[in-house]
Amino acid sequence: MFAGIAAGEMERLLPCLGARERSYEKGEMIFQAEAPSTYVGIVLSGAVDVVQEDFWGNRGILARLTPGDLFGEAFSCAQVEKLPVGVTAAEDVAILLVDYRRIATTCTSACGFHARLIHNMLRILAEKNIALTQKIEHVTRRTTREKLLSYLSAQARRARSSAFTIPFDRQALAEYLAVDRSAMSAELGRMRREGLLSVEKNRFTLHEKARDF
Amino acid sequence: MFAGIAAGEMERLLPCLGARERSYEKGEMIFQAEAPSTYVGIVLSGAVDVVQEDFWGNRGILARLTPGDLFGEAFSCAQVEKLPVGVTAAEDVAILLVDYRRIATTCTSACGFHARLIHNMLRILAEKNIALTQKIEHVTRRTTREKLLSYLSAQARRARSSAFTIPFDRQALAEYLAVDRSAMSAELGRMRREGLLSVEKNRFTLHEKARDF
DNA sequence: GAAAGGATGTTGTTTTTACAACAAATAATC
DNA sequence: GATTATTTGTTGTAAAAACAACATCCTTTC
Repeated sequence: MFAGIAAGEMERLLPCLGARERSYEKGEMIFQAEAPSTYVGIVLSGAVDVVQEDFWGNRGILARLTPGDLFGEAFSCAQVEKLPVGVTAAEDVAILLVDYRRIATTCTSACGFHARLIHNMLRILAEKNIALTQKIEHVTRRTTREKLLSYLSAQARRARSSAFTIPFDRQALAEYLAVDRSAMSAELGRMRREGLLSVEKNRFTLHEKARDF
Repeated sequence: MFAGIAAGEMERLLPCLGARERSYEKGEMIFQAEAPSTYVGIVLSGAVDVVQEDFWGNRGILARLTPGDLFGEAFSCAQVEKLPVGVTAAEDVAILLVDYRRIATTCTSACGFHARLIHNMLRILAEKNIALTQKIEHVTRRTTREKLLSYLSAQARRARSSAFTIPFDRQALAEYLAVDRSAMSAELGRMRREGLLSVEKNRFTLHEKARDF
């Protein structure tokens, strides 16, 4: 978010933004669901959970955020009046809070960083957008095999190579694709046996196959 | 995207942005996958398909866009060098193309709309972000029932009421939740019989239930 | 290098889903 | 208002996934 801004310049920028560093103890509420918020939060240390309750009051954790992660930025940029989610401290945590309105409105003083911040924000949102869209492409496939092929195809494209390593272990990949780990493991085994791919730890190689000609 | 800008002002704005209106015949390629693009496209009439090929060359349609829809904005904002998708004309179509760089860089002339455009873009990306995140929450549930409950809960929250109408017919809802229509229909029937909810066409009412006390 | 812990692969069972074919209800068209 | 589509609900069957329990491999730790 502060990409392209020198560390020395942060001293001037942060007060201009009205940025506040705050600490919360494990279990404390940071953003209350249904409350309004115009803030962007940045996790400095510790971890926070984004939580939501369904209609029947069952609490669910949507995400666990760790240092460097942002939260609230989409709701602030979209000017959502009431937060549909809450944010709580999963552990003792330090947060940097910035009022989005201070980012969006160019300040009167000579602080010239707002344009930069806004472009960083655009980029962050756009990249998240792309990542979310990709995940949806994978996750909406009906079978585990299709999900795997969709994901692995995307990775091969990214790597511009049929051989590539993935940043997940099996458990994390299964969670990402929203499937059962052991079932996924079994499916990978079948695909390997069918000659579709080969696997070695986190390194995958997709094999060309004679198709319907 | 042009929200907050009067129709009369568009005449000055569009040339300043270097906006070009173009027509394509059905089947024509608008954006080529793997090619670079800094453009944002807006569908004026007709329809376009966002398409992608997997590693084995199977072509898939990621989305069909209709008048008013934007495409390419995320890749432009994120400054992606090579498009991972292609865009083709699903029918004869008219498109407005705007170079994102002309939006992002405040122009030298007295045209004062860039700030407005950028904030509109931020909002568009943020709203899309929220919508995508919500969809992922629903779609990553393991069973059809959980997907339905997640989606219906979110709708009830939106409506701030346990009774609400949804903007989908059954087929569209099934596609959105990535499940089989008839299986979903059956599941809705079971849930209705269990007293979880009542349905009348597109109007749903969720029922409070005594839970585990 | 032995022991412990974690990650990964395997298998069998139960549950759930997709699929297909059809019935019923609703909407559209003439 | 009768006929034709379209949408929605139902049922049975085959396929797939989740789940659970365990074996194997790999890494870490002492």
